[in-house]
Amino acid sequence: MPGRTILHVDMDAFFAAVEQLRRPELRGRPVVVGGRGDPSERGVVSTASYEARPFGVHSGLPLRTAYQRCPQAVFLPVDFQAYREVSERMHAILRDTGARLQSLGLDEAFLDVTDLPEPGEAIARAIQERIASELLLTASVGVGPNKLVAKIASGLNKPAGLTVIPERDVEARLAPLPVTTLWGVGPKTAARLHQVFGVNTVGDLAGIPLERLQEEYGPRLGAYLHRIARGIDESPVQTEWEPRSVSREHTFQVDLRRIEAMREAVARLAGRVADDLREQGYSATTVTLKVRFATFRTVSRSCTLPAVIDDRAAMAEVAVALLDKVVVDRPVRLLGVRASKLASARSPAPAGPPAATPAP
DNA sequence: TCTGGGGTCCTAGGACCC
DNA sequence: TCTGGGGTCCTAGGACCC
Ligand SMILES: [Mg+2]
Repeated sequence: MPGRTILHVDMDAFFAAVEQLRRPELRGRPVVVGGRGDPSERGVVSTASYEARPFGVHSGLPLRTAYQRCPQAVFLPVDFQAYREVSERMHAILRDTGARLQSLGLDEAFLDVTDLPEPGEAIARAIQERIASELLLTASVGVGPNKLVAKIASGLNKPAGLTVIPERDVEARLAPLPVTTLWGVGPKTAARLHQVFGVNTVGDLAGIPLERLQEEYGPRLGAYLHRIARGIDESPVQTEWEPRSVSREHTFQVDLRRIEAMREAVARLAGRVADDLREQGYSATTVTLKVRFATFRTVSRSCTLPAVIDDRAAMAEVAVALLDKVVVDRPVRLLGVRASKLASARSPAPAGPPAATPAP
């Protein structure tokens, strides 16, 4: 795949920005979107507006902590319906470019603009101008030779930034960044890289031989780390995506202690999973139950059925049976139900067993 | 005052197969 | 019959992403 040009478009503080757009009195004030909008409840911050961030409020922070750090902020519930509508208008602007598009959640997308006549930077600027004038919102855009670099670039100058990293600059631009900047390197991997190799930056990581990384992380992750440290990413911008699983989970405001209450909750979640499955045109053969105890230890039990299911009663029966396999001797804070091994109603052939390998 | 909800992919061991 | 090598499927857990 030689000489691609990829854009990564990322809306700035998206949920909070949409709220400030539709409620002008919130503009210029710290806004925290998360959970049900009540900072005394269990929940985390989905998005903090830029006015809230200097107080140390950011995505993933418990709402109660956010309230302590910034009690003057306006706390709002997540309103996916509203964000989805704006998201669709943003995607329409991106599709207008004629580029192949891969969306990543509601507010991010990759575009492969390799075959368009305009340079990537000009396309990026035009997208930002349309988002500003038509949506009254700002987006940051990164331009690079692949998705990995484009995504890193979009994060370098936020908000409303435009960052271009041409192929020849990739090594120098990535080298000083912390390894957690890389897609797929989170806190655990970063801590291990630091402990084992003394690695902190992408440049440090690029200095570790492939063999050493594979010894430590296995053949796949080792090779992956070796590649991304060099800004190498061949993955295509992929428009279509078949879902692998459908799930529903819920954290209770007060931990559950009665087994009968847990069974009722599991049946309810299973019913919603079945509804979602049918609505999306799928059925499933594997059901997984997730139980998180008050201690935060999480266990799961799953079972693969002899035939597909997509109805509420069957899903509930299987999920409740899985709950009865878990030793529930402590309070439970979360229950979840997931359906996987999906078969599409439209293209009924599920991924069957591949052709038998020839005998040795 | 702890730690959401929707997902994806990987690992690892045992069962089973060629 | 044994050993080895390559698969797949299943389950449980974990890391990571937005
Ligand atoms: Mg964003």
